[in-house]
Amino acid sequence: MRLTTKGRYAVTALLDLAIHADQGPVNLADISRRQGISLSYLEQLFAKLRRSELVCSIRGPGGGYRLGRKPQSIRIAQIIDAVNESVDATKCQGKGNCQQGETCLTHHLWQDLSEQIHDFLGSISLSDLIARSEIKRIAQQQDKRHEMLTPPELDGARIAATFLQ
Amino acid sequence: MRLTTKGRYAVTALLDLAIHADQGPVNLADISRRQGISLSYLEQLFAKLRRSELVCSIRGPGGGYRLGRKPQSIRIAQIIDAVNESVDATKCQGKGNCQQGETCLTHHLWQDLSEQIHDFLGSISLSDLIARSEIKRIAQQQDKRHEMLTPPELDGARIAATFLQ
DNA sequence: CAAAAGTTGACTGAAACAGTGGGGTATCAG
DNA sequence: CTGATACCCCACTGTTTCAGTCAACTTTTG
Ligand code: FES
Ligand code: FES
Repeated sequence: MRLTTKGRYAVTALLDLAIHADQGPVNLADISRRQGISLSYLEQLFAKLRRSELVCSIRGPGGGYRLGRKPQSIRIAQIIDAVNESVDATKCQGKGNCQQGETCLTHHLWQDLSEQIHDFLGSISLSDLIARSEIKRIAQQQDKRHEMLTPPELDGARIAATFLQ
Repeated sequence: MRLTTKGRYAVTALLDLAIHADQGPVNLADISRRQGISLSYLEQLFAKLRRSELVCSIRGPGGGYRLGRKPQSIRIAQIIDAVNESVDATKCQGKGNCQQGETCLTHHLWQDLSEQIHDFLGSISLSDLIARSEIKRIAQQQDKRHEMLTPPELDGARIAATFLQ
């Protein structure tokens, strides 16, 4: 089992996407700025998310990504499965044969743990996360800090400042 | 968060140790044979387990390792903590500052998950595992397969066969 | 058409994992 | 005393994954 930045980034990005869904398609450059994730790395992750049909893409100017389904039916476990190999904690991938074809002493323990984690992450949907008050607050601060590039007229100096940090 | 062979091996080895505790100190070579874990690798793991006082060692011929405490009070979470860095699932190690000092969108989710895993692994002790019927059965088969080198008189040819597989 | 966006693939440095090897040192049986 | 047995310690290595970069596409809109 492994849970690293990869899975965390994927969930963060999808949550950002869900929060800004009402403003039309969201492009990766915005997510990259707001969440501090490398743009190229995001592209890799979204390629996998698209293959799992968790998001769909709209190409061309004004395009971006949209959620593939309703936020209520997107579970955290599915997001992690899409980018990571799985949250399985056993060595044998549940086959029970990691010791020369025999079941090892601790197989059942890891199987129970896997089930526990999967149930937990499977019980939480994107909309559950959006509903949490702390998350709303954090998202607003992030929007404010990056000054909403879409609604007002774009200001060249300000964009340059954003890119050059 | 990561849960790999390292933590699994540590739990497996300690469980083997607990099962064979009634026959005096258990040496690593026996654990290595029974559980199919590299001897040198086991030594590294036991160095850490000893530092955490989960086991104590007896040197010299007839020596080996013994549990540092009663099996009831050794929790799986402690074993994994001893060899692995931790089962924390957050990026910030619980500090809430992984985005340039600010709390990231998904911090609370990972914190909840960490707590969930820690509670689960912290609620299970070595003696809980020993009590499970499947584990008793598997341990008996392992003992049988490796022919109990201690009780009967040692047979040169048989030992050679074991070493040469 | 040109610019904005997504799409794809190859590539990289760093870290961790899983394991090997070789030299120790304490202890006990004979 | 001596040598075998076991733990102890440290340096090293091949492989994999992560996290990220770079460059060259294609599609779509204004
Ligand atoms: S983890 Fe499944 S048999 Fe060992
Ligand atoms: S995981 Fe704690 S702040 Fe991001």
